[in-house]
Amino acid sequence: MFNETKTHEITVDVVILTIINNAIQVLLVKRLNEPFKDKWAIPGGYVRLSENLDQAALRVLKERTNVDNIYLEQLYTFGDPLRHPNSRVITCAYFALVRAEDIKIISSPELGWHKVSALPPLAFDHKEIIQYSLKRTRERLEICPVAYQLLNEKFTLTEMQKSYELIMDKKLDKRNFRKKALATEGLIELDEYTKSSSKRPARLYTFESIKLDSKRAHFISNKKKEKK
Amino acid sequence: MFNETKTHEITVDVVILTIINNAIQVLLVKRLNEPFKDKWAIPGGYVRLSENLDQAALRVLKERTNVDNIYLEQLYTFGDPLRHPNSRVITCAYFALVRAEDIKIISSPELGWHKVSALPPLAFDHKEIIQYSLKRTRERLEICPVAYQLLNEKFTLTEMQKSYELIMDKKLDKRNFRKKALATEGLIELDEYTKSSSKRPARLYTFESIKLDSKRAHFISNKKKEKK
DNA sequence: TGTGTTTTCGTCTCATTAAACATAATTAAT
DNA sequence: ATTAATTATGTTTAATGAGACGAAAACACA
Repeated sequence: MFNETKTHEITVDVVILTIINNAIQVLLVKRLNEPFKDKWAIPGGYVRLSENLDQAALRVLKERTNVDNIYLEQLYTFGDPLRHPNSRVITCAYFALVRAEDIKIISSPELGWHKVSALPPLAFDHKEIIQYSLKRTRERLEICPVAYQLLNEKFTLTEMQKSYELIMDKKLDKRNFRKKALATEGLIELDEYTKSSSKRPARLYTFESIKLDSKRAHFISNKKKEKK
Repeated sequence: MFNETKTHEITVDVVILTIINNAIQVLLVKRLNEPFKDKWAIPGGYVRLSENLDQAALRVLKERTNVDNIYLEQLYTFGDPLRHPNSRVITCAYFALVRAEDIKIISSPELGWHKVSALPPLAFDHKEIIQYSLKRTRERLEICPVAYQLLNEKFTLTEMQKSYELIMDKKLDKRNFRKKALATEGLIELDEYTKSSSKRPARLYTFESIKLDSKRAHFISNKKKEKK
């Protein structure tokens, strides 16, 4: 059934998430070749022999979005023998949280953002990978304020609350949210306000940068120390 | 520096943990060949083309310990180009929690248990992998009672507490621990007691079996529903 | 000046959790 | 019968977190 002397191929695939138009969106590329021609896929690429997995994922991310220094975490390694119809490809999946304002891609028929709530037909097991990345994002958010990675550098508390509501998929009480948000370590209150809206201007906030380690446990343990 | 046309090799390595003599121990094999001849390593093997990663890990586990149906979870994939001195080997690490009483290995100069608190010189990046598996085990234990996977099928509450104390590396209050333990879903009180000790016999408990998914998020989300 | 919209702000209650803590019961051995 | 070792068991307190809840201030615009 399988030729056991064939070699594996190993790729990294990166689920790139952001918030646009009040919806969580994932960056997808359209496949131009078989297999799964004309289906959508998450960006990926082969791991080069000279780079480690994190570097490979960063490279893929940078190739596609021209951003770096963002939240990037190894998600899970998928290795079902049948996940690729022709060859044996094991993929180490990562997920990234990026700011829409940082991305310099031009949406084209072959590359673009798609709402995770309405995914197009996807290649391989990429639907499963995306679902899993959303689950992991929720888990992260329960522990640490990763959501700010999805926000613009300066944001209002209302925007922050919106992103939490999108990720956790539930409404939050405004006053309770603000109370908790303001108590979050790393949140910095700015002396700037939104303008150019016919409403009361909102104060802007930002986050001091946090060192991230793609090995999530390190990240967790760092955040757990965040105690008052 | 690297020949980019060389192919990767992919292995699974399994950190097998148990409790023996009131200490967390890991199963190690002595390497008989270079590289790292005479150093110790965690059991591993190449992923066959016909099996997925979970199956490969289970196979390695079964080859070494002859147990299956135990706690096995994908840990992390390590892919530093220099982790193997000669070739490019990417390893998908798993960790397993097993019961000492289930294991039928004979400790030999080439295979045996080692206290994680006093590891011998290890090959490759295996020390890092073991450390990480301990961290992950602690994270798991904060969420769900995985520790019972390390206990014999029937155990006393004192034994259970000991295993928690070993994993979390701190002393716990006896009464508070028992209170929480008894409230744990899945714990079954037996009508059996320890005997053959010159002390008051202790009641035995067991755990109803839990379906496990090696993709930990599933596991977590299942356990989180465990609410009264 | 008034209307509409959004921001901003604090308190109370309830439930949950963590921690501290002491004594009686059971058994084997002597 | 006494001793030694271990199991077994509840209450109180303090701290924390979640949720509910309404009113005033700031701005744009008409």
